[in-house]
Amino acid sequence: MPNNHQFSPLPPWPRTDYCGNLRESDAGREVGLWGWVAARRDHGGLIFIDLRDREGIVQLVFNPERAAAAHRIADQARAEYYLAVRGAVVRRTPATINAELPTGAIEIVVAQAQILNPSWPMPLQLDESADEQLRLKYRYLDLRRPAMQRNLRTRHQAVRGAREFLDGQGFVEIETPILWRATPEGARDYLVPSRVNPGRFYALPQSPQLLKQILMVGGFDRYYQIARCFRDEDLRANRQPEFTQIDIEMTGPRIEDVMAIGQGMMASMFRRAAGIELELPFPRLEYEEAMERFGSDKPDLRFGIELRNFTSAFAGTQFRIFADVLARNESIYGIAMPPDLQLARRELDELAESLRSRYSMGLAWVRVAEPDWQGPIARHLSATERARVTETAALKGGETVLMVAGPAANVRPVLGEIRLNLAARFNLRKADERRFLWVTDFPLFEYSPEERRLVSVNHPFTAPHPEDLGLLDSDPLAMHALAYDLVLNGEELGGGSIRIHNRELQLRVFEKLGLTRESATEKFGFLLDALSYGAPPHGGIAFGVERITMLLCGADSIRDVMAFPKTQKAVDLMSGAPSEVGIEQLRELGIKVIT
RNA sequence: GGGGUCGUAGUUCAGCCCGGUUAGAACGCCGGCCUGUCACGUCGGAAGUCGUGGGUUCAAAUCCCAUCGGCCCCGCCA
Repeated sequence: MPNNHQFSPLPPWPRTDYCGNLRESDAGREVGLWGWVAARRDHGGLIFIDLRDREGIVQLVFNPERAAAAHRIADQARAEYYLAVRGAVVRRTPATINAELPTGAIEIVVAQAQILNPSWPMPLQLDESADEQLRLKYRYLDLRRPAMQRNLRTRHQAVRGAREFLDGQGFVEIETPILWRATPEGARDYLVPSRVNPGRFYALPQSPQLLKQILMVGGFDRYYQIARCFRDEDLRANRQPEFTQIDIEMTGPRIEDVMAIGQGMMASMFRRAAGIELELPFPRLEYEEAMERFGSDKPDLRFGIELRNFTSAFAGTQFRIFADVLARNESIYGIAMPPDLQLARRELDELAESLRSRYSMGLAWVRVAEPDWQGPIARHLSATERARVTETAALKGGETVLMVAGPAANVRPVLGEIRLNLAARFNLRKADERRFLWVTDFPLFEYSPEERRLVSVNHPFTAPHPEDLGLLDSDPLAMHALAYDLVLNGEELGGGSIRIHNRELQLRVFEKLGLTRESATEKFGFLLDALSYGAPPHGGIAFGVERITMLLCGADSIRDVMAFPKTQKAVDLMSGAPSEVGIEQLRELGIKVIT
């Protein structure tokens, strides 16, 4: 490979413009450009090079008769060589205009050129077809792709929109420690050994939750942070072990005040990053209604096919299976698929089989046909029951009604999942539609069969609804939380709550979660103490930057909105992290590897 | 922890079901020709531990087992 370029740390002439910004109005100007060779077309005489930088591509023309030295450089140039060129912006003749390119009406007639750095042959193609393993290994090359450039800049604009809005509302950006302490509850912690305190560990924060509460006690009144969070859990298409939240806390808000900030900020982000004006305020739905109608606490409102509660329709039924269910005081829910969205018999059988194997649940279905209903359970349904089902689901004829029976808490999410699968199957979700939604009034606690105790639905610092305070000892599972999630198209974008600011109440909630006063004081003493010195009422919310950016970019993977993501096994393929470390490093930390 | 899927020249892929030529194509790379292309064209060339290990077989990219890695999902993610 010819490589006669001279290494020089300094550029030979200044860059006056970015390639992608040049337009017809620049014709006649002398410009200096630096960029990568995106394509090279060698005609033996003339050579064309598409030069790419962060703003886009422009065509360079090298004419051996007009600039022989520059032409020799172009002759040597290959894909992804980094070039500096100097030349004139020239209007193309009408026949040679390229309407596909923003810069296609002009080209650069190069007078001088220099190879600032050659490139080894590319280990991957810079397009969507590249294998993701290679993209991650050679991330610095992948990042040159226009799509990645665009995504990360969209992210930048979104965060900028958030900062602008919050600054305008009097919020103060404050950084909190990355080296923090391990806390019980929640996700697995990433631990960092302390050299000066052998045997002790910091934890990386899962979120700055307690720190931001304490900042309210510290008098900052309105805080925000673009905060890196760490959770040592398995990865997914939209989950990485480290991710970024826009973390917000304020003194004395009602739920509505936090929502106003949250949706105002969201509007600012969409305006900045996508030029989209959101319609405010976002609608609200209580948790219970979301579960009842959509089988989900983050419903996708872009399509209907809502759940129906058929429990009372089958009161007194002779149909054995349903009668048994009702005898156990359980429920029967279903969804009615309209005539134009019909599953084949085989698909219904597959769905039934998948429910059986995954949830040990049966699927009953009937086709609402004339003259008679069809399907395995049709003959078990009395005329009264058919009439009630028809009324409950507002049937008009031709529907297929899918029914699942069991405890409502199990049945509704399963139907919610079926609802989503049907939407995917029939392509009911419009990609360009945005349905924001606040979900409120979550339960405060739920029962964890694995741990055989109550756990917080949100987190242990969430304030109970004031009307439910009396239930703390008698019926904690019936309590509601002053918590809220922001949902867009079935995705949770953020969530928050009004916090407990009273030491005694916080202790009583800890106790409900199985933490003794002693152990709560040991693990959360700093919080309890902070609450004991005139802590103001406070509350807040946090938003997932990557999830919002994914929606803004139409990205299917969180890795496409992060500069240096990790694989599903939490490995950075570029650097090889996590790596083994030397024995001396471990000894200094008092750590012995036992695996 | 579990289920699914993919892994073949530098790259993107075909071949694998149904075992049997020298494992093909395109892009890229190297060399030649070409003064208006824009994924330029054209002629020629080099380039492969078929992810790895084991097994079955006269014979394995192809069948079987194990293992490693990428991706998707369940569990997990207050």
